[in-house]
Amino acid sequence: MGHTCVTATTTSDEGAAVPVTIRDVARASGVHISTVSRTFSAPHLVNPETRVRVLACAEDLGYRPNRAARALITGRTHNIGLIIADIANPFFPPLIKAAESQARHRDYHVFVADTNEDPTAEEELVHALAKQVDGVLLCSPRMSNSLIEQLSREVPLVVVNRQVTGLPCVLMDVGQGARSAIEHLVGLGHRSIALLGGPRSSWTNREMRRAAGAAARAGGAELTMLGPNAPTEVGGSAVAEQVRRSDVSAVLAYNDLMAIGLIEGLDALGVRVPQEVSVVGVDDITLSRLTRPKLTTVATPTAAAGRTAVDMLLQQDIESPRGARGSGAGTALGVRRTTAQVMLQTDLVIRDSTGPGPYARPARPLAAPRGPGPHCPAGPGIPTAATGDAVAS
Amino acid sequence: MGHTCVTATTTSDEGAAVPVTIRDVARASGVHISTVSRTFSAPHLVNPETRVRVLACAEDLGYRPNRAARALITGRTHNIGLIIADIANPFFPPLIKAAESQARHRDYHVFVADTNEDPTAEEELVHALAKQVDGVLLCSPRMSNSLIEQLSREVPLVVVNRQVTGLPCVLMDVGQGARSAIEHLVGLGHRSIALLGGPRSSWTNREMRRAAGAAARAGGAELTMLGPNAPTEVGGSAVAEQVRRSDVSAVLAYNDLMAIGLIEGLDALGVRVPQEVSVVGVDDITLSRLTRPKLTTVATPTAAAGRTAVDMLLQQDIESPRGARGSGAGTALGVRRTTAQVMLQTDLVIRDSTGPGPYARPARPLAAPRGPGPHCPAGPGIPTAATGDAVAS
DNA sequence: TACTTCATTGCAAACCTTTGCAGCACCACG
DNA sequence: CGTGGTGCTGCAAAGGTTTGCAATGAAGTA
Repeated sequence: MGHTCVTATTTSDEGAAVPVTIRDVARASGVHISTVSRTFSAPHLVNPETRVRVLACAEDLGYRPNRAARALITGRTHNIGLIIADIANPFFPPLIKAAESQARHRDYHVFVADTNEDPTAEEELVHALAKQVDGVLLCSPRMSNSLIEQLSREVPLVVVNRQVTGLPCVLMDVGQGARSAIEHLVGLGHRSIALLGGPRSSWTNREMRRAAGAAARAGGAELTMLGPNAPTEVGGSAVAEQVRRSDVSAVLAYNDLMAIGLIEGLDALGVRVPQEVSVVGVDDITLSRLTRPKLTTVATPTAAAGRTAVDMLLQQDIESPRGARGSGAGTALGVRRTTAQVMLQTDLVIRDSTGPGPYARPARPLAAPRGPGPHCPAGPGIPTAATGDAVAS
Repeated sequence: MGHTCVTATTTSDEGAAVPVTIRDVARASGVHISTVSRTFSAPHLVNPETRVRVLACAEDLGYRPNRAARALITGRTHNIGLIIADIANPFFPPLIKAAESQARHRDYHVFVADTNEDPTAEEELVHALAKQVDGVLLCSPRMSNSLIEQLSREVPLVVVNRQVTGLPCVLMDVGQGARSAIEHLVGLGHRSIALLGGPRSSWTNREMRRAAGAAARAGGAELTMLGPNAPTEVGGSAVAEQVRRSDVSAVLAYNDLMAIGLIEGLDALGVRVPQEVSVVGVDDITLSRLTRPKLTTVATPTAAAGRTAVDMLLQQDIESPRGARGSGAGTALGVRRTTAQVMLQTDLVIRDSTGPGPYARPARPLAAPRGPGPHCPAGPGIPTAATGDAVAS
């Protein structure tokens, strides 16, 4: 595999891992194991003096409760699963980071799994993880809604970037975003605009089409549909030629990667952005600030989505102690769970890839306005720290 | 939090999760639970007829072995932990993706945790994860070597991007990369070169300084040390002014983010890249192909590092069954583990951010050579699919 | 004083699986 | 027929923890 082995020694490891259990602590502090257990899981039930003694011993011995054993009996693992279509896709890392952070604040650990965009892998992963987690975040899933519903009976689910009735969902308001983008372009004097679509099965994609269409009609502009294409740089550059031949003066792309690819492609054809064609992306991935021209884009609150999704999952979990105790009564009778669907705001971030169109009024002559522009209706321009979608459902 | 709640319904969930255990399968197939267990964990010990019957029942009931319970007795969790300095740093996602993929191929699940660059968090995380995993990958750790050694007695560790004697390490040959870069620049006619350093405590940083210094001496060029700076875009643009005032005609940056930041900064000062100053990065993050000019950079095999690290961890694990059975004998006597240190090759990828320097021979007049150039000694230019470091140790 | 209440602690079952050991049936061999 | 082996299966302990119940003792109440 093209690597060089520098060193290879064989040593006997001396400090073997000595797993210290609740029993050791009990012995050391002269109480029964149940008292030790209670010291950690129900401190108010043990005498303060005993408690400090036990805690001291535990500290001394470096005791840490064994979560697996605890899970076995409580039915709660204090783990959650994150199922991601493609970790390398720049849209997801900020989401993962935020979700993991939020989970850990609440004393949960996070499994992360990459499906490589494969719906079968998604299903398999949910099954495999089910027993090991208290819930799963499905991020931009590729499988069918009905399968998702079915799986949700096996383990609590929260879905990100997909609307599934009856299940808690976290959605980003790309409809609003698309509307803002179109209004921004119309305001700049563009009357013939193209929408470069992403994956057909994507909820985001459908929302964008709907909203962009309506906004174009309202603004008296014509909207051409391009694609659907792969939500990647390549998928963007692929339509450059088509855009050049057409009479559109502005393009709204499904995501930033496609927008950047398109700009590259246009550049190769000698078409200048934004002078000849304006381009708007969606996601505001880090990248979009570093390309030239800097990309005008609809920022999606990815980090907030991760946090919110974890919150929803945990809140749902708290109510229903999974993994029924043997005690029989009271377990499956009328468990109620609150399923909310949350829509997060998006924000248009105006940078350098959009400029005046053929019908621009001569009032503001050349330079595109900087910062959250007048066409951003989502509040007084609260800049979301978000990043990029890409392939999202 | 700036979100709108669209729907919120309360439903009673009907298909409550019915955890099916080994006992259910046993009952259904008319055998003892131990036979069911063996059907899964030691198939050769059970009668083929029984086996198919059991498997059929298991399939029917949707049985999945409970890994937590299994872990409790075998001492092997079939989980590994990935401790990452910053998931959002573009260097890491490809590494995570590769590691997760490799792990899952071997039937391991992966915990991912983000330390936010905090050494204390790293330590805490190792402790917290220790009981739940069979081993931990420490990626570009921030803590001291001695602490790492100490922690390695609690749980098997593999370290990425850091050299710790006695522990398995996966390193990238940035020394070789820096040498190639300097040789490339010297070959282009640069005689005064700057090295823009990253974090002082970084192993990568030290290696680069050492190798770049030697290569410059050998090539008759002068090497100026800049930094150390934060390994980010900002850290790069911060030295633009300094570079402009100096007489260096080329800069090798600690990583791509810094290189891109520097190019931005120079551009703002009216200094053109590569016409007036050449810039080389390290990592080959996706981004570096999309900026303009496209970045010449030393590609680090991030994905390979992830795979290799997982392999090393698992190989090490196989030998030593952690979590000693009560049986007493034979557990801690002379367990041997092989600790190898692997160095992965890097490749210089020549793009558009480097060009002829003041001492260029008129032979090849203007255009920088494309593709893996003649100065890349690392084999016949196998292009590594790698990406970006950033902040890496 | 007798009875209740309360705080604290111990006991033991339970969670789900693995695994050493023993039992059984069967066959072959002597 | 006896002996040994082999192939398969059952039994029960073990792993670390939680938790309902009971036991203890002390304090409070009538």
